[in-house]
Amino acid sequence: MSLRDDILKVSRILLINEGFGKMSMRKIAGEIDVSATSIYLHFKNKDELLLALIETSIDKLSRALDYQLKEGDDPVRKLQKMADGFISFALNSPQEYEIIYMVRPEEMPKYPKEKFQQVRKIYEKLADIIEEGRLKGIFEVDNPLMSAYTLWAQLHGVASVIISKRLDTRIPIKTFVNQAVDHIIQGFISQKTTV
Amino acid sequence: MSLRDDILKVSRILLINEGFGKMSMRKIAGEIDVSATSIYLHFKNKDELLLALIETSIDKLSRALDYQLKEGDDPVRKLQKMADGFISFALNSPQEYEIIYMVRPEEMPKYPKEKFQQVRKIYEKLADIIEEGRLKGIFEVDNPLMSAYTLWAQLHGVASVIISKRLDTRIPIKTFVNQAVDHIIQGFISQKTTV
Amino acid sequence: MSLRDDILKVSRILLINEGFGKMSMRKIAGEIDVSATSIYLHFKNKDELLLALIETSIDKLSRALDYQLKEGDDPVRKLQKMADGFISFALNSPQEYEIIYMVRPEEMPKYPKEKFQQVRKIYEKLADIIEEGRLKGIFEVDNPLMSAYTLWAQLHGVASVIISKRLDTRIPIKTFVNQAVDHIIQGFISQKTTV
Amino acid sequence: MSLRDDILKVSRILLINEGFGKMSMRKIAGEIDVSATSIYLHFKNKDELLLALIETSIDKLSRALDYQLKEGDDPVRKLQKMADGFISFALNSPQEYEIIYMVRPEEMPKYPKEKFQQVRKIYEKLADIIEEGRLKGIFEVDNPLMSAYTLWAQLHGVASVIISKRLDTRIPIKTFVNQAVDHIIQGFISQKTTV
DNA sequence: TATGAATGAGCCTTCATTCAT
DNA sequence: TATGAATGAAGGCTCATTCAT
Repeated sequence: MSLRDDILKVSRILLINEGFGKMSMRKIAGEIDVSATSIYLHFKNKDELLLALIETSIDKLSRALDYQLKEGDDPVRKLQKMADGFISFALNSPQEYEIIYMVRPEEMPKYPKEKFQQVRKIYEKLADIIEEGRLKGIFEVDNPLMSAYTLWAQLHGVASVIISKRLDTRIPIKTFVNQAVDHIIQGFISQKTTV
Repeated sequence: MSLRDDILKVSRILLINEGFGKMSMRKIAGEIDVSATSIYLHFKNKDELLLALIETSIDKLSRALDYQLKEGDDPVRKLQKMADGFISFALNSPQEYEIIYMVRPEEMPKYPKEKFQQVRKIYEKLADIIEEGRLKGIFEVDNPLMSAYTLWAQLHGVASVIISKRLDTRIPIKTFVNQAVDHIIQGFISQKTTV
Repeated sequence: MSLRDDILKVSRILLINEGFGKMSMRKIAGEIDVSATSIYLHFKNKDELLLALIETSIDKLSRALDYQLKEGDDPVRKLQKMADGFISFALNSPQEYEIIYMVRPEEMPKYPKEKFQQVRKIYEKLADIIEEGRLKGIFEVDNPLMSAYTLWAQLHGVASVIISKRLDTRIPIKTFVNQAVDHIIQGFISQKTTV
Repeated sequence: MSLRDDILKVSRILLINEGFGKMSMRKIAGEIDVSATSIYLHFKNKDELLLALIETSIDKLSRALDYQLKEGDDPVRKLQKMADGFISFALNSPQEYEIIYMVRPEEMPKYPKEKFQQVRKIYEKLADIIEEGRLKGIFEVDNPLMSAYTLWAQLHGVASVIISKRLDTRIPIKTFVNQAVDHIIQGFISQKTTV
């Protein structure tokens, strides 16, 4: 593995464990037993390192979701797969997930918007699926984009609660996730369809 | 206003804008045009200041929700009021809201768990309402506590998305919130009831 | 007991336990549950407090030694009593003893020399006794003042070793002191006398 | 000279002149005209710097005393040489000497006991010499180890008095030392031998 | 006699970054 | 590609002291 990858790996862990403020170049360097100066050979400065971390994570999430989609599936199935993929990614790669939502767009005027638009594309893909279902009379929604955001907001809530360990310990995570996702998706399905 | 209140006010803003790591005693002091030392007359150290911030915020949220509940209301109404109160608090006092969910219980072994349990009580209150509705056959749920968490997770997702300004600017916040909350609560209502 | 005395008592302990640098007005005040400001009503500043501590200790030592001397005693007896008194004071009031020798005359140009001369008087009293013995042919010394300093230096060494806890734990303090003091005094006695 | 050595040199002076509490990294740095941060490139922190100072001093003393001992010498000569070496070290390197006896073992739980044991070895070497003389009937002592401590305590007293500048200015240091050391060593020699 | 509020100076330490090698 | 040395800025915190009450 290249030093660059080592740096990314270690800094990802530090970023999540200690926050951006405490993710120090020194600590990163120390962890991989390399001089702090060496990091600057691979990243212009701390901000660029953070950006690289975010990029990597966003790419991973995008790929994970793309992987879920299959042409043949009906909209409900597609939505379920997207939701599952989303939650799975969040729970399996909490670090990557958190990095994506750690820094706010508003705080990053220095960073290229482009990457954040990549995230935005996810919502648009959701919106497309919802629109497809709406046209087929399966989903009962007014505004597909808004619905996409609603869907995603709810999923994000579920993921956050688990990742940040705020879920009551008496509740089994798997059951919780299954029920919540069902719940959330069901909310979009036309009553006429279900009854 | 007392200096103590000034400190709380300013530090709250800094905490949200820059995170705990970058919320510095000096910056706080500078903002109020007071010597940094003066802060220590009101808070033993930075951790205690953070704790005070969290406490204040949690108290506010608790009171805001208590204020919503009326004995006579039916469970659905109660749930709606709770949801509205929750979202309103989050949107009207975004700083307070974020502080509550900024620090994770796991990261705060030094702080009294007591306050975090005050938050937990909110979920339990939700669970009580859901259980009440379940007994009356209005809500169709298996596990009221889990449902309470599901409900809260979804609301939290909605609030987070807005506060962190990730909502597409084309979507009007009010409509988004209304639709989402309706959606979320509707999900709990028994089909037999609605149809 | 007056507040002034409380301050002296507490600061004496702090001074010895933590050194002058860490003997803080705040800690002193805190220990007696008084505002730090109150100390300034009794002592102009930290230096004056230190001076008062030194004065008190020097007075105590002077009095302790004066108390030992009796007119009728022969020079050897007198010397023994002085030595015993000195060591006893050091071991029974290690704090007072250490304070006396903690600050060096050279470092205290701000403080009145007068008090340090009070210490000097002790050596002169020793010298007088030695001179008395020399005239009686009991002590075999050239320069009584130098001998007084030699005597005192040795006693100081013995006291220091014990107070600073550098004595090997296998050695019983009492035996050590007795042997050492005997040794030291014997060194002054004329061989003609002893054989 | 390396920066590390400069730091040690300057900090040694500050340590003696102002005590550990007031020996500040900033002052040290300022004295050598270097940024305070630079010190941390050579010493992990203030404590480690102190430890290095102590180590250096103890090593120097150990070496100075080892250098004095010659196999052929008789016990009295050995003791004289040790005493001379000890006093010489104290007077020629007062800073090093003071550092050794400035910090008490009890106050340094964080530091390796090992170095303090190196000092203890000095006493044991003294005890060996005394035991050797006792077996040869030259020294009249009961407990060699205790006698070693007695001897050392007295020497330490003599050295301290001079270093701390408490010796009456009318007394010439050289004469004082010679007389005192003679005195101290004579105290151990068996009367049968001397008369 | 006593205090609470306030402060400037100073402390140890960590950090991101640069530069010469 | 890698590093050791260096630094200015900043951070949390403690201290002696003053002042108005």
